[in-house]
Amino acid sequence: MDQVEIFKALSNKTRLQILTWLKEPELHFPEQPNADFENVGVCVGQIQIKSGLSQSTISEYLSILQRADLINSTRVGQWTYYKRNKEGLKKLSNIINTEL
Amino acid sequence: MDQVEIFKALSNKTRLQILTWLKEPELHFPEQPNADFENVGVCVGQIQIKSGLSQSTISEYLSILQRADLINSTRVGQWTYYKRNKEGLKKLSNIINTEL
DNA sequence: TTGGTATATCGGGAAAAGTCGATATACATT
DNA sequence: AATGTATATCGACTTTTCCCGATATACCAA
Repeated sequence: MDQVEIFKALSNKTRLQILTWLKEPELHFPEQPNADFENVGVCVGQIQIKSGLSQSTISEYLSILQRADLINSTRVGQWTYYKRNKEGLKKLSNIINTEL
Repeated sequence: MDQVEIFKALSNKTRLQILTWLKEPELHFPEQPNADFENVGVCVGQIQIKSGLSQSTISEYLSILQRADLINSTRVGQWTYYKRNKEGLKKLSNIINTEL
């Protein structure tokens, strides 16, 4: 993954917020039936509601974050759950500490 | 400084390169008469030559990086020297480690 | 298999960023 | 004062990003 693409993914207010929400889902989202925040994350619909932006926009934003390895997804039935990608975030912090 | 603006500053190939160049100036720029890399950094002209982009573009890019607190400048005579801002970079790595 | 719900993809209009050449400003030298 | 050099700012054009509504796809339930 290109470094520029990682920073592009982060250079949008809503996408940054999504990442902060996903860091502590229980603080930002209602309980989910049949899906554990820790295991699978938060479903698109909840993120969309919280963001106030359209469904299509949020779906795209999530895939931008995923392409940047900042989050990853799990499909369960008709739902897609997204959660933080710890490794990707660690890698990013490493880039900043060692290359910039 | 807004977090989004920091990431925007970094979401451009040339600006990222400038930061990596400024991390080890002696590896990327010729010796400068009357100006120490460690003290003041590298002058705009040298950065511009190395980048291959126009003078006006590089001047703007440097001010974008400066507004994001990623570099800072020192004027000496007719030259402006830019160098890395260690504190700003540390703060950024901190944001990633604690907020995202 | 029909209809309902969740998410993804597509097409487009508006706003922002990338990048340039021209010009302005600041400083140094004669 | 006049000229030369380094950098900053301006105006314009092109490309990219933002964000939407409409549509497609995937899955589920009756």
